Amino acid sequence: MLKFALLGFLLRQSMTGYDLAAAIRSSINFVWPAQLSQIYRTLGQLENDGLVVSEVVPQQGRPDRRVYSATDAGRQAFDGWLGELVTELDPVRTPFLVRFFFSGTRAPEEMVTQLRVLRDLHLRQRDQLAHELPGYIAEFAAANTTDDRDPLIWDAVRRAGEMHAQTWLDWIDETIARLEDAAGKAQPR
Amino acid sequence: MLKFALLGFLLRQSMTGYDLAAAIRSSINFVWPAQLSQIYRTLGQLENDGLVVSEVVPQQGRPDRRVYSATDAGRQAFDGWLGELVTELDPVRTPFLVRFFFSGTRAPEEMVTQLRVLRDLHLRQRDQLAHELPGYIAEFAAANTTDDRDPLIWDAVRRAGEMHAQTWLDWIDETIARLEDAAGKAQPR
DNA sequence: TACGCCATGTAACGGGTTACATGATTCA
DNA sequence: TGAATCATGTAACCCGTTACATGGCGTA
Repeated sequence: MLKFALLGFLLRQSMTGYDLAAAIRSSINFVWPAQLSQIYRTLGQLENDGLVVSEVVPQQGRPDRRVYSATDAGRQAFDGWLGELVTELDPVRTPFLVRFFFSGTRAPEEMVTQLRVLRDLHLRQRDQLAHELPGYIAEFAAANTTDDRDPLIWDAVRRAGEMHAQTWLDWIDETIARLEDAAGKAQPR
Repeated sequence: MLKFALLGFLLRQSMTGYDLAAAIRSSINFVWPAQLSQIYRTLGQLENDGLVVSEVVPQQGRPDRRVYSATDAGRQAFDGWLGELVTELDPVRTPFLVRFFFSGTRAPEEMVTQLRVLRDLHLRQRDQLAHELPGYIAEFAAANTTDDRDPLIWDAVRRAGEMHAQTWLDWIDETIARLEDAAGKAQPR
């Protein structure tokens, strides 16, 4: 997966592994984060497969830059991937919900505390996606001379994140209410 | 992660790897699916670590059953895990959104077609979570003599899935509208 | 003086996925 | 007759995570 993301960025603009990490951070980080170590390794694989080539650009006072560019083969691989119609849902692994599923033996107050902590995190996430990410995206769009439709699409991706964060907030509120309601009925007054 | 889920099931009732696969399918499958091969391997690890023990129960006409039970050490490990307060959001990797992010070069109709296919899948998913899963959960609850709070909790987990599926539907509708709106403005009439 | 940025990687580990292998019973 | 169910596993692979290693420059 990361392979195609890197290819996608490199097709717009040649850059280093370090730059790619920054590009990811200011765009798809919330749907596909990546460590530098993995980026470097994946670039090595792409180069082995002939989908990218690299050129070392000497620098003084700091490490030389290794600038990667996508090849024709890289563009073909990327276009092939983009062209695939997705006909199955990817399983969404949600560790917290597994944990929650087994929490029946825990004190209800403990569960509510946990939910409030998560609420904070999702709230921050939602606000970041709603207020900070648009700025990053605008910068990114300005830096990458882009297609007309890109800003719309990037904003749609951002919206998906925002909406899901909001859904978590709604779910948490609903769930806390149900837990408190059940606790109230168990020991009335 | 699977390790703890297996432990969680085994603490309620001893069973085989095959049974565990069925238990997962009728409960947390949509947040944490697992292949049989992985279940067997993980059970092996758990047994190595002394968190479960197994006993072979001979059968005729079919393979012997290897029934696993959680040990005291298993219960302690599980309780320790359950007791941890989660203070960070797990990154949610969404391959489709990565793909979508890079789709600016694709024909808008192609994107809309893709979104409609996904809409169908999420709709089916939502309906399963809203209508079929409650039945499975009820069966599962009946089979496992349970704590009072379990049904509420299990239903909350189910609700999370349902709400997120609904959010996908909303996002897709919104996104199709925006794409069509943009296409309409690009070539008016 | 200390921290963050720039810039490169390697190595080991963990855990989820896919493929392979076997075989009787039951039900449509 | 053929597909689904019961029931066990092994082996290889892929890829994301974590830890380790290095080091100058600019800024607070």
